[in-house]
Amino acid sequence: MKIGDLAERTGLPASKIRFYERIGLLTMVDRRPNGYRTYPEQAVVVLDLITSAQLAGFSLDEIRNLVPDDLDGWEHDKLLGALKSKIADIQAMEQRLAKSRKQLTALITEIEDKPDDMDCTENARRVLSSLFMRESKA
Amino acid sequence: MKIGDLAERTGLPASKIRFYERIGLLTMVDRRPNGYRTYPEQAVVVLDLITSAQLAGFSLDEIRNLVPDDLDGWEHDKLLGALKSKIADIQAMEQRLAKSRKQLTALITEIEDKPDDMDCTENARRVLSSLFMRESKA
DNA sequence: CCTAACCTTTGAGTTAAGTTTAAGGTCAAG
DNA sequence: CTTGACCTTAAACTTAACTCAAAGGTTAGG
Repeated sequence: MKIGDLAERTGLPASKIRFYERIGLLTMVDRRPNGYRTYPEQAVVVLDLITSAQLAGFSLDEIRNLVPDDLDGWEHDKLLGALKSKIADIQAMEQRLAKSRKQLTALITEIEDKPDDMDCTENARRVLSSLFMRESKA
Repeated sequence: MKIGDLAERTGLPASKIRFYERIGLLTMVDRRPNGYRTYPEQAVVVLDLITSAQLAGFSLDEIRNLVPDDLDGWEHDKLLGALKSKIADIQAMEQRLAKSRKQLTALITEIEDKPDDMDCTENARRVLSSLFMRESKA
């Protein structure tokens, strides 16, 4: 398979595929006599895996350390550890997001509940002061 | 207040404060005859606001468009719109994370449930194939 | 007066994950 | 044999949000 075909089958631009090779992330590549890259079927699978892992929040660096060159050589414990620690990361992020979302929601309520007879300056002060009471030291 | 004091009171490095000024994010700054920057009390509040907004997922660019120079001139509708759209962003992110977390959890279960008599190669294939059934087109 | 701790500026470097550009080689069709 | 679609490389460029370094001015204390 040439790089254009692989690009089409994975939906990734060829530049990205070459980039992954350059940083040692995709090593399943051979060369034809004319210098063209040629890929095995498995390359589609590996690129999909890389894309999935990225969506799950792994950096390319982390992925490189987890996905071995041959699909058979997984390091069991290292992989499990990485997965678990990534889940912990995700949970931490989820808590941060939930907190931010609640704060923003509260802020919107506060702005919308502004008494009609209060002028903008006064309202700004009111909103800001509550914002800082909630968020300082966040 | 000199920049060192402001740095101490906000917990931000002075380089960051100068950077915020350079990109037009912090305009509440004056100069003493000797060229030193000098800040009003409000600057502490504004920097805290910037930090909070960043934690809530706003980029510095977004923040610059939302936080006006004088704290009184908030553009009501623009601010509300931005807050609501940021909440939508957060919700989208929360869904992505929840999905990733569930996939990773399922993957761990799958790896740990490996029959003891199955060799690593076979297990890798099994795990990978289920991974791709779940994640291709993710 | 000296020294240490501040402050100033400009400009370059950093990281992640790519994209773009320039200059050129290869190949299949007509 | 020419055209156009592909492929190659190296190196520079991109974005965000900073940090760091160099070279120098200012100030408070002893």
